Amino acid sequence: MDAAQSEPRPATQSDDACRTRVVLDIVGDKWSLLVVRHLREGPRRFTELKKAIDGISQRMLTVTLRSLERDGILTRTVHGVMPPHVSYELTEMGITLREATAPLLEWSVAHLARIDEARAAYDARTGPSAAS
Amino acid sequence: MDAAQSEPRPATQSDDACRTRVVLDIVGDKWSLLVVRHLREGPRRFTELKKAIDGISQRMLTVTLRSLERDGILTRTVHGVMPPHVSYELTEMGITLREATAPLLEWSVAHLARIDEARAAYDARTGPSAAS
DNA sequence: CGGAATCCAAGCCGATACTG
DNA sequence: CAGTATCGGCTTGGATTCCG
Repeated sequence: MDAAQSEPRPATQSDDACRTRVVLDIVGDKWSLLVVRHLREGPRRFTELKKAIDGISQRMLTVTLRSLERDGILTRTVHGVMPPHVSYELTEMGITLREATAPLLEWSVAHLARIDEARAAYDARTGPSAAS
Repeated sequence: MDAAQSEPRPATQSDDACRTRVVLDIVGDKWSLLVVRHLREGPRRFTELKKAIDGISQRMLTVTLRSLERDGILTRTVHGVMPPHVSYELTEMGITLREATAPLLEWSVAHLARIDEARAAYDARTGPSAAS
């Protein structure tokens, strides 16, 4: 999908809503924010990230890193070809993204218990057998 | 009804990381935040939401609303059975969730252009034909 | 070590049809 | 009006293999 530059939209609210999905796709991605968080203390190598992020496959780490690099969230630097040595580091924009998501993560920690309660109550209401 | 939860987890760091995914799954969902935003000015009916949220299918609206209801983000109220009249409204928790996501949405609007630039530059670098 | 490529199972989601 | 049920295409992502 490439943007049709020849059509300068009036920029309606629905446009804004659609466009925010670009960012929500990043944030909502299963691994993206985890990678960003693990880079907050500085550059990390591929294998470091792989070991630090529990459960991620090599393929998904590669895909996630490429995507974040393409979006300008982090940089990929090749230090040596033999043996290979690649490090990833947050860009300025990546750092501000992490800051922008901080309130959300705080909210998560603060409300996780209530979500669990709500889920349990809902499942009890709709039928114990319907519990996921 | 008091829940006698007698199993307090040790709550390690990896637990925290895993647990935040519960919320990230909500935020990252294709439609959830859109629904939440459209409820910010008060209760809305099913059909109102369907018309307001462009591109959502009836099925996905139902699924999304059920999920958000189960998580305690919104309430579902049946006002009449014939003809059917159902309204959805944010809970207090839903309102705070919307507030917690506000910084992220502001960040989105502020950085969308730079993301577009980064993507274009990346695609130009890696080969124009490789553009996703 | 860091990735690319292939295969394939699981699930997401839109379209459609049906219901109270 | 506000759903539920079902089918099928498409995407997602893990496992595996190969490569510089």
